[in-house]
Amino acid sequence: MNKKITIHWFIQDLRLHDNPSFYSASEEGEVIPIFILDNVNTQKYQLGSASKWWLHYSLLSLQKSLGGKLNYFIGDPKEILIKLIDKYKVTAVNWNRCYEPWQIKRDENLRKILLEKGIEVNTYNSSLLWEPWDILKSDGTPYKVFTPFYKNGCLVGGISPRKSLSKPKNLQLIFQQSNDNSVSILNLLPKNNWGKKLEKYWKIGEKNALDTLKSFIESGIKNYKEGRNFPGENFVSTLSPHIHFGEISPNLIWEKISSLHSDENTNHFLSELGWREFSYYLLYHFPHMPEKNLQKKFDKFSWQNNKSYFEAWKKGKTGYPIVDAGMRQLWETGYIHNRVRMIVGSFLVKNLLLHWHYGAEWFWDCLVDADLASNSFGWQWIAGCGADAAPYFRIFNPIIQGEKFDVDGKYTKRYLLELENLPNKYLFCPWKAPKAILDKAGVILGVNYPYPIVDLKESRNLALKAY
DNA sequence: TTTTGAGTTGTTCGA
DNA sequence: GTCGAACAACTCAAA
Repeated sequence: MNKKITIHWFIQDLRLHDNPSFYSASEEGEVIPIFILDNVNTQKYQLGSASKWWLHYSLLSLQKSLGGKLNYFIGDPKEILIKLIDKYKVTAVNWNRCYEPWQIKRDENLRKILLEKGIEVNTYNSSLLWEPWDILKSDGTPYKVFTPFYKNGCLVGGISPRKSLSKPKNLQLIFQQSNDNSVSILNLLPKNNWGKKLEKYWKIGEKNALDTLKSFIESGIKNYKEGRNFPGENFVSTLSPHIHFGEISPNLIWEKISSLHSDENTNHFLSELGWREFSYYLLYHFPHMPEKNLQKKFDKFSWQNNKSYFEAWKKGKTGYPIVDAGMRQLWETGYIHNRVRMIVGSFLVKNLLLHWHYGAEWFWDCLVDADLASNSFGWQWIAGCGADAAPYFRIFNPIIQGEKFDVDGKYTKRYLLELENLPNKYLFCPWKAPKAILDKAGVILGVNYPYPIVDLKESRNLALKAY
């Protein structure tokens, strides 16, 4: 009998453990492990700068776990796969499915072509706990509200999430020797020094993803439900970029958290994984979610689209410290704490009256965890035009939010050094501080920290009226 | 088919 | 200072 040669195509599953496609390929014989940077089918969803940076290091880490035998390609997967199949007499092509609409389309087409060539095609689910097509209401249509989706659809009605797998035991890997077989051909690192800065904040790759989960279980989860609201503290998992690139699977996380003593903290964290599922679920059933308002009546909304407001927002120079701290955290670290994402999002949409697309695009470029499903869902939610969105009158007040969730000012002062010496009483509204206090703190409004670019009350009423 | 209750994360105002 | 109502009306899910 001829031995079996399988291509395992790594896409957003950059790990060896709990990798159903890689596991089964390895069980059956020799494997050609490949990564393809697809710059042909992506259309407008080319990776953002922060994502590319992360991907570069994640690939290096994966390459190391594979003993240096990861094969790199750039171009159209169809052509690359066909060349490889012919060259190595490949029997089967395996991959773990991705759920972005453009990937679904590409992969359906690819599967057809490979099957016609007589090649075995095996695809697996390695990134979702529940398949979007399995969870439906009794009338056969998709859910649009989170709670019934999660409770009735997933927890009660759904199939239990797949159990995680170990690393495959015997690896027989085929590596294509050539000069340009290195991650550098993908050209992922930014030309400027922006990437350098990010290095301080992240440890990338499969092992670090597992370590991050471990330390979250040891500390953050114990006060997750309350603590997750405080951006200055470490109660959130920061697993999102690891999950996005598949350095760790939601299944393993689900399994580990479920095995802990069940309480309000573990349940709340599991429901956050449920929210991630819900974003993918909606993206699957409503593939235009990244572009179009899920509620059509918002199409008529009169956005202001003032470019100078957008510039100020991006740079963290709106004059509202909690907003600015968030935007500078994004620039500095490639990440924003979830509570602050809502604050800066609400501010962009409901105080600056900018279209949520602006915010989504900036996040897409800057976030190391940029994810089409979560990002478009999140922005639609905060804008109020999503399936199960915030009511129009839910407009975050950046002063109150700061006072409430950054009580000691630790978070805000970490990113706004110019306000370091301002007493907490005025930290979230420096323009209200008496001159003597500003002087003493070395804050000169309009010089080293901006005046507020919009009036809260006024812009809030403007938004309410527009809604 | 009709009815009923609910819908992640908020703020403001006035008693 | 605290508390409840109002901020609108609609859509969704399930009985």
